[in-house]
Formats: sequence, C-alpha cells, structure tokens
Amino acid sequence: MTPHSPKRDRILDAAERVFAQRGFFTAKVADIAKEAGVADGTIYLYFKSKDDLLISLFESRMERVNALLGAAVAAAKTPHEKLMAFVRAYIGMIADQPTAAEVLTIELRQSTKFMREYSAQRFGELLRLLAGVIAEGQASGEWSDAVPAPHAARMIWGMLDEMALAWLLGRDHGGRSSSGRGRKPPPSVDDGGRKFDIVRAADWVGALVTQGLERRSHV
Amino acid sequence: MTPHSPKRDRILDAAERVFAQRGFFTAKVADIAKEAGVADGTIYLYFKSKDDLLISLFESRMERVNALLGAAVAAAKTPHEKLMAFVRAYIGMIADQPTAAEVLTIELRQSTKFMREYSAQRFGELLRLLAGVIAEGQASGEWSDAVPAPHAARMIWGMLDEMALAWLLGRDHGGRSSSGRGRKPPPSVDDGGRKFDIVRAADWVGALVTQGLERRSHV
Amino acid sequence: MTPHSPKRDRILDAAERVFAQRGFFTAKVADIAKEAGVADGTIYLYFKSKDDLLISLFESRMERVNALLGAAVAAAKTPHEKLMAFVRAYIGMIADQPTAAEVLTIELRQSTKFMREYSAQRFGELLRLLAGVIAEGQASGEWSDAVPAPHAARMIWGMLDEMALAWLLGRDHGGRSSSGRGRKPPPSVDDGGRKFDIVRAADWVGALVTQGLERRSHV
Amino acid sequence: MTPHSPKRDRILDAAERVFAQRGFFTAKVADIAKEAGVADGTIYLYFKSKDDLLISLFESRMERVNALLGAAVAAAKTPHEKLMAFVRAYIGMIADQPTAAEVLTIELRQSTKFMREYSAQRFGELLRLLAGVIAEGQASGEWSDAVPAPHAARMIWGMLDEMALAWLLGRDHGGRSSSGRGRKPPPSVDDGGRKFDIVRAADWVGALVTQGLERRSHV
DNA sequence: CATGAATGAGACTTCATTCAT
DNA sequence: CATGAATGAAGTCTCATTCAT
Repeated sequence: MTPHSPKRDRILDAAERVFAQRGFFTAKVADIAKEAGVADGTIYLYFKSKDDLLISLFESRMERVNALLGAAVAAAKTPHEKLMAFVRAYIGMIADQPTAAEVLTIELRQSTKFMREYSAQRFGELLRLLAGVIAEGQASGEWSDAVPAPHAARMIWGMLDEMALAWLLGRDHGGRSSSGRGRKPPPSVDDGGRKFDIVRAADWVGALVTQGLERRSHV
Repeated sequence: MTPHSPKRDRILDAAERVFAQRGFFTAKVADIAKEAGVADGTIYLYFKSKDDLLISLFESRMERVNALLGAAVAAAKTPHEKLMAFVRAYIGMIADQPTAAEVLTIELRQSTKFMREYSAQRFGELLRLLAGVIAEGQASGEWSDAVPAPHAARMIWGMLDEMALAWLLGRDHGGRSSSGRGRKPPPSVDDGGRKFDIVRAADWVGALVTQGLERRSHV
Repeated sequence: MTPHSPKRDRILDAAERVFAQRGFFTAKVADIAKEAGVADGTIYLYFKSKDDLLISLFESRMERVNALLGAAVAAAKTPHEKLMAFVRAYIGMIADQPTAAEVLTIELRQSTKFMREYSAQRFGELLRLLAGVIAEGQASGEWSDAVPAPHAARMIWGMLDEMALAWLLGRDHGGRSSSGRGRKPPPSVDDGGRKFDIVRAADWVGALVTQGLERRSHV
Repeated sequence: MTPHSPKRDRILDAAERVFAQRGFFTAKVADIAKEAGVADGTIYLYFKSKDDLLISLFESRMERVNALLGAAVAAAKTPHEKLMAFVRAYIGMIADQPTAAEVLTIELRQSTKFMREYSAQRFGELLRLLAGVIAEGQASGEWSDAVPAPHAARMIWGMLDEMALAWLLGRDHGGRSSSGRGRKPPPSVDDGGRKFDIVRAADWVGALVTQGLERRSHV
C-alpha cells in the first residue's frame, strides 16, 4: 500500500529528526533535504508536498506504534495484564525512541487542524484497542462500568500522553528557541514533573487507573 | 504589570478568534487586524511581534483560568470536594467558552517548542494547585500515596486535557482544511469519543480519579 | 473601472519595457520591479499575479489604441477616407510608440492560448470598427461586396499587423538572444522587408486594399 | 543534412502535438517524452535542448510547407494562376493539418524573440517565392507596381496568416487555460470571424489582392 | 496614537538537463 | 542507444514588520 524505497525512508527519517528539532512550520524543506543527503527536488519525487511528507511520516510511525501496541496486548491474558502491557509498551517506546515519540506526541498532531483531524483517525485505532481491553474487563465484572469504556480509554490515553509530553519537554536537546527574537521563556521552574524516570510512569499510570477501575472488594 | 487598554483587549479578542479559526502559523497578522478593526501597524503599538501577541494572549487567558480554578478550589472544604471543584470548574469553562478553550488547548500550546516551554510555566501554576490538593488528601490519609502528588496531578491534567481536546475537535466549525490541496482527511469514523456531552466528562474523570486514589477499605 | 494610481502606472510602464525586451515568459517579476523602482512585493499590491499584470497591461494599451483609432475614423467623412484614417492612425502609432507596439504586436498576444483568447475580445473591437467602415463603403456601392466585410476587415488587419511585425523585428534593440545556449539564428538575410520606412506602409496598404494588384482597364 | 530516424520523427510528432496543446513555454519536456513513448533522457540524444527541439520542429515543418508551396507555384502558368495556387495551397494545408498549422502559426513564432528572428529566415523563403510571383506579374504589365513586390508579398502573407489564425483560434480544442487561476477570459463574442469555412478564405484573399475593394468602372 | 502602503527576505515548488546503469 | 532517478538553479508569491504621514 505504502510505496517503499531506501531513499524514501531516508527522507522520512530525516524529516522525523528535522521536525522534532525545528517543528513542522519552522522546518524548511531544504533542511530536510540536507539532513537526508538529497537534493531539494528529490523530496518531490517521493512526496507531493511538505504537507504530504508530514502525513506520510505520521502514517509510517503510527503503523509502527499500532503494531507494537497490538502485539503487546495480544500477548497478554487478562484485562489487567493487557492494560499494563499496553501502558508499558507505550511508555517503553517513548523511552527507546524519543525522537520518534517527540514527532508523534508534539509536532505531528499540531500543525494544522487538518492534520489533527487526520491524526484522529490513526489515534482512533489505538483508542479502540484500549477501549476493547477496558470493555472486556468491565464485561467480566472485574472493573466498574461507571465510565463508558471509550471515554475511559481516552482518559487513560490522556494520562499517558501527558506523561510522555512532560518527559519529552523535560529532556535537553539543542532545540530552537523561537521564530522571533522577542521574549525569552521564563527560567525553568521545576514543578515536580520534569526530568523524572519515564519508565516509572508506567507504574503510576497503572496504579491510578487500575485502582480506579477495580470494583471495591467491600463497600 | 500587564498594560491594559480597550484597544489592546480588542486585539487580543480578535487574535483569539482568528487563532482558533486558522491556527497560529496560518493566521496572518493582517487577519487579526481586520478582525479587531484596526490597522495592521496598530498591532505593533501594543505587541512587539506576532509571537509576543500569542504569548500575551496565552498569559491573559491563563490568568483567568488560574484565577477561576484557584477560586473554585478555595471555596471547597475537603480534598475530595476540592478535586471535584477543580475538575468541574475546568470542564465548565470548556463548555462555556469553547473558543477560548480551543486556543488554549490546541493552538497555544502547539505553535512552537518555545511556546510550549513557555506555556509549561503557566500550566505549572495550575499543576501545582492540583498537586497541592492531592498532597493534602494524601497527607490526611484519605488517599493513597502510591503515586507522587505532582505526577498524579499531571496525569489528572492529561485526562482533563484529552477530554477537552476530544470534545473540541468533535465540534463542527467552518475551519480551514490545510495549506495544500493534496490529500483529504479520511472519512470521520466515530471512535466513541466525538460529540459527547462534555459536562458528563467531569463525573467520569472524578470517578476514575477518586476511586483510584481512595484507599481500600479492606486490603 | 480600472483602478489608477501613479505607482500602478509606473509598474505597467516598466512591465511594458521589460516584456518588450525579454518577452513575457522570460521576464522575471523581479526585473519589472527593479525597472519600476519598487520592491518585488509591491507589484502584488496592484496585481494579483504575473498573468494579471500582463492582462492589465494589455487592456490598458488596447484602450488607448481603440480610442485612437475610433477618433481617427470618426473625424473622417467618406468610407475611403475613414479607411485611410484607420490605416494611417495605426501605422502612426507603431512609428511613434514602438515599445508599446512591440508588446501589443508581439508579446501580449503570444504568451498563452488563454491570453490569445482574451486578446481576441479586445481586437474584436478594433475589427468591428474596421468592418463597419467597410460595410458602409459596400452599402454605398462604392466598394465591392465580393468579400464579406468582417473578413475583409480581418485581412486588412493582417496586412497592417504583418507590416508592423516586420518593421518592429527589423529594428535593432539589445534584445535577448534566447533562453538556452544552443543554436544561433542564421545571419540576417535581407528579404526586402526589413528596415523600411513604416510610414510608407500606410500608402501601400491603402493601395493594395482599395485597388488590388490588377492594373485598371481605364485610368 | 538533417539527421533522420524513426525515433527522432516520433519525438518531433509528439512535440508538435504537445506544443499545439500546451504552448511552448508551458509544455514540459517530460510531456513530450511521454507523448512520444520514450524516456525523458532520450530526447537529449536527438536534440541539444528544448529550444533546439522547437527549432528542429519548425525547420522540419517549414521544409514541408515551402516544398508544397513551391510545387504549387511551379505547376501554374500565369502570375495570376501562380498567386492563386500559392494561396490555395497554403489555405489547403491549414485545413488539412490544423495541428501542424497551429504550431507553425501560433506557437513556433511566438516563443521567444530569438525564435522569431530565426523563423524570419524560413518565412523569408516563402516570402521570396511569393514576391517573385508578384514581381513577375508586375514585369509583365499585368499588375500595378504601385507597391514594391516584397512588401506586397508580406501584406498578402499577413492576410493569409491572419485568416489562418482566426480560423485556428475559432476551432475548439481542449486547451489549457493559463498558468494561474485568476481571471477568466471574457465570454466569446462573435466578431464575424470565428468558425467560418477556411477554404472560402482562399477566394476572399484572391479577390481582395487582385481586385481590391473598389468597384471597377468598366468590366 | 493610528494608519496602511511599502518592503524584501525567504519559502515552496518546478523542470530542463545529466549520467550511472 | 535508452533509461529515468536525481539534481539544483531559479522563479513566483507571501507576509511579518516598518515608517512617513
């Protein structure tokens, strides 16, 4: 379905790095070309436009994520294990491939409303997977059904996403400082959320979520 | 501290509408000027640059949000009530002022990494308020301290934010479609998260969060 | 109807010179801007695009030509005098404003088929004026109606146009030599049509049109 | 002199169609290659550049035209018959091969001033042929020498050319509309010159040239 | 204070041409 | 001879910002 070629992949990889570094709007096509080691025009042999490049990158990376999460969930038995597998797989991916994660978490979803609507579809896959796990747990009586599964899934996703965002922004990378010259951001004040160990976040999320979902033994 | 004048406020209001409609990068300064009913150059009498306008808008709106949430929490007694007051106040604001919410939730945080770092500070205030509530509940023994309060606060914030985002994107508004003409977004597939009643989200968040935080009666 | 301003006119004048010098496709917007003494972007304050500039130039100049020819014809009495007035006015304009004539005769009609269709309308005015004169002469019995007036008008126009073209191309101007580097045009061979006195062409056209080549039986 | 090969000819034929359809500047070398069924690079095995391709096409077609006209004139006896043979042969060619005619009449002469100067040479052959016929008629006393033969030839050529142009532009072909989207050409107003029978034009040209507009006193 | 015409740097994209296979 | 992927120079147009009025 998606055309593949080594050069196309090199361009996608370069775009991932450049978008992560400079942001979609600020990134120049020429930057990506240079990073990929190709001529400017070559990019247009593989992608219709800068927008198309962004979308292609998004799809390429989301395929990976969805495959990874799907496999992790499939390998687990009980709803609780599946949920934890999902959470750990996602957090693990963040920790292992922070550049890819940054593009996915920050740049890709943010460029245009068009992009966001587009991305909604791909995240939908992920959300449905998660919602299925929750519905399963609710159906088995293990978890409360006070919150409809699709919304519970979305909230859990929000937790994961926010933790990912906090961690990614807390990392140091020689990023850009702005398009303009004006203000500088205020000095970094630690709000308890920066520079933590992202792997521990899996347990925190698990703890918050499962205790919330689990039916009380005695009430 | 922040300079005030009716014209400045008109420009901020106009920017809010235009950014919500077109997105930060796509919005033209001239659009904002026209929306505000002033000349292009006038904007530069009140703001140093387009970036500065964005930041000023952000600060102006965050002040309101922080004040609102602070008041809501202050008016409540117990940690549980404070938490619910926080959640309900935020969700209520989303429902009442969707345009402002859209700018805050979507555009403002997403323009540049610079902006996001900048915004981290202002959201920090909000997160600290929430973390304080949680710490209070943990200290009183009402809530488990399995998750450090700052991280719990961030996760709760992620839930709220994601619900707001899902609801805002699910609404219809004659938005832009992109810079280019190339691809069209795939047809909208309902993932169970679109077009729901945002007010109910307050209860869902409350249910998920408090049941997770509450210590078990018998363990 | 057409918006006027000194700067707009300066740009049109500059475009006339640059198009005459370099041709429409070869001319760069930057060239025109420099020739007009304005910034590149300024051109887009007065014209939507390079195409629009070309069309506007065409309309501006055709208005002049049509007005001139209309006045010349109106000032004459008999069909024969009107015809000669038309011919002399057009040839005179070529002689007086060769740059404008060059753009009209050569560049403007040649850029795109679109342009040519567009120009057909404006030349239509001129052709209808001429056809009216001929029809008048035919109606009065002075002229033969062997050739329908509209076609006769077009043929006469073809004669004028070709003479103008031959003369304009025969003049020396430090023109471009090509877009590419390849071949050079063959050395100029005089074909009897170059470097003649354009003013005499009026009489030739008049003689050929009214009397034809055949020698009169009785004179 | 001119190298020949089936592939070279296929490319020339393809170029003729593509130039007629899109115009010289708008036509892409890749379009011509596709139309010819060869690879882009192959074109450069037979032609030095796009310019060279245009010139070669021009020469190829002009050879045909000159040969055709030369033969037609040679086959006739009197100057009057030769003139009519010339006119009929040219008009007949327009009618039979409108695509070739379109390229010759419209695109080829209009690309660059370079091209036009170049073309002047080839049209020179044609003009000299015609001038010779006229000079012959003048020498024999059959025709008036009020107009020098070379200029008379050029005027006659102008008539033929204009009639060809009018007819070619009046035909419908799924042409391009421009580079930009801006203005639309004004609605087609019939000026009495569109969609006529081109074959009749031969008689009109003959009548106007030989007899002129003035009604004969005694015939 | 306000205006808005003017600026000009810079981006995306096209396409004629080349050259390794 | 033929291919077609790759090149990269160059052009049109946009838009944040300035400044004379």
